[in-house]
Amino acid sequence: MRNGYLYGLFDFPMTRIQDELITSIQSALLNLFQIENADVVLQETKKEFEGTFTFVVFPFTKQAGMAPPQIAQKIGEYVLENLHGISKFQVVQGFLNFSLADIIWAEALISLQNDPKPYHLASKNEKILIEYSSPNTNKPLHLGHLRNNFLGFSVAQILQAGGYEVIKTNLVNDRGIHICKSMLAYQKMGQGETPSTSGIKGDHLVGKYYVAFDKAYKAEMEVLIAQGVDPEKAKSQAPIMMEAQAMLLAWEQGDAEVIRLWEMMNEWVLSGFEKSYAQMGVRFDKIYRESNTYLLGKKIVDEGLQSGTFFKKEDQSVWINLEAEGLDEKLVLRKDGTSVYITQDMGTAQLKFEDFGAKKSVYVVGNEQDYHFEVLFHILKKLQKPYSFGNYHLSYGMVDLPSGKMKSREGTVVDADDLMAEMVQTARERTTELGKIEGFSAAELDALFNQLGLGALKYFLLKVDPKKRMLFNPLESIDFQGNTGPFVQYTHARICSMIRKAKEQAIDFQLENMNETELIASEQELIYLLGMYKARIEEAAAQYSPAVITQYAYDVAKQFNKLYNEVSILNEENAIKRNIRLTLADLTGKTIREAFELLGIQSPERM
RNA sequence: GGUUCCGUAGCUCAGUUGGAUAGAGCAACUGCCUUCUAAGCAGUAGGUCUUUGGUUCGAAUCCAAACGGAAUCACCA
Repeated sequence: MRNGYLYGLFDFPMTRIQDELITSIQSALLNLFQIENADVVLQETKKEFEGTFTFVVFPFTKQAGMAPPQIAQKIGEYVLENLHGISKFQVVQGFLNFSLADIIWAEALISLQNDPKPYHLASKNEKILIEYSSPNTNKPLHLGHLRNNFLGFSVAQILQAGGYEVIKTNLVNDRGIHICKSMLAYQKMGQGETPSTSGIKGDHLVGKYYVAFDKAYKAEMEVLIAQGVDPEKAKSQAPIMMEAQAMLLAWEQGDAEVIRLWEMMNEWVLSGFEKSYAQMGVRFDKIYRESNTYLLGKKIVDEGLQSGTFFKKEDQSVWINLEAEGLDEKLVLRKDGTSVYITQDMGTAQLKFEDFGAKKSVYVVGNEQDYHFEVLFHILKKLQKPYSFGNYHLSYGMVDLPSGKMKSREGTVVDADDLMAEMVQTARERTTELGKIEGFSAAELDALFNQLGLGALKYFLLKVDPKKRMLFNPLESIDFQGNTGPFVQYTHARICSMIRKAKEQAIDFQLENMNETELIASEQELIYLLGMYKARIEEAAAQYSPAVITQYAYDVAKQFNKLYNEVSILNEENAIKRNIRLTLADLTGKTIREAFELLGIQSPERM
């Protein structure tokens, strides 16, 4: 049960009444029961009871020396008499429920409408850098990457709305042994095919050879094992693996032919990724490439060696001892002098700081790398880097299939491009079936199907708490009804339609003389929710969680639809009531649009 | 085996400093389109919150143990 504390809006009437209510209850406890400095916390009143704020009196029974309902009754009477904004109270066991006076609701609505900066928190005057996506250039993107990209983009949007200056970065892992694997397989089996000769999107073409390498590698291992070689040794002794390692060394030494192959294949992959990113709707301020940062990483290793933070073993490999931190020894440079994953991360961290000077840095990377980031952050601290204290690993859960984890090498993945295309196609079918698309041009229809399909997909992936692993069943299509993106989009379109009609009828829905107007519960609840917007942004930013926003957007849409079905809005005969409702509808539509903006989801005006 | 995380309705998920009869959506069933978009609304049914102990006026929530699952402990990234 949340405590229901609204904030964010300066002088928001509901925030004020909430504070006043707390003070009044404290005063009641003092005057009636001689309880000093009571820690009074209010909660939202549960839906099935009348009221807005609830005070739980159980904790005070001993001190008050009275049964809970009697305490509640006495406090209720005291507050009712002393606080104008409270219109009534009800006691249910030890729960004291307060209802707010109509004037408070009226003031709250007016305040919402007049807020000059309704959808952003005050600037925190702080830069925060967020790294997400971070693909490997040896295979196409899959469903796991979609979660990463949507999450990273959304968290960036949320932090921005939360008052930070946000820099979005992408670290492309474009070098390393895994890249050499697809290069080598292509060299052996590619027969010169290219994206244009094969008609295969570049990233998919390269991915094909990554899978081919793994297949050949496994075959060779089997042969070795059949010859009696120890399976562990077979892993490193398979000829094709040794060739890949040789290729990596050649790459680091600048071998012209290897570099040329690498550049060509990376180009294929990256142009493929660009198309995928465009379809996802994600953007970056700066793209880093591991091939440009690993040397800086090596330099940092040298520095660390000199300062004694790192040490060298007999075989020339370089390590750090993190046993004092509760971890173990960790390799930072191979014996052959080539860099490992964490080497380049040190370089990238340094480069980012030089480029932007942000003290805070968020890494959106799956929870399978928890240990890696723990190590990295410890290393940066031991190196006494100025950017070593604001690091946060946004560790999100894997997307699992019913059969278990997705594995690129084994081909058990849901491809990102395919899935997005399927979602758009499903949107097309659903929308066509419903037949509400008269007057749309072909281009408008395509845009709509994209917005709906991607909206459904993004919402589906973002509504789950990022930290938790989630399940995707390819056999069950993602819903367009219920707690989904299209449901919220639909509510938005419905509101837009109504506002359009109001304008056509030249209705100017100004709020005047509404002070004595009694609002029904559904209207009050909607005002309450709209007043929570900034609090939710703050919460989502603090938790790095778009799920907070999806839940909020759903609550708002749900509440509006409830109101929509209960009363007439545009057709309400009482002009004051009609204007109140149109104002509410208008604010609801804008709030949904803004909230969805934070999720990277577009809100169509018609659908 | 060590470390970390998780176990809530048939399925997918909410449930933030402990509070009322544990909530949504999907799937099932019942109603509601001569009025503002039915991708909607209202309702029925569905639960030993994995189990057992403990703390407390009160536990899905905190503590301990057991059981079940996942990740990680690479000179892969």
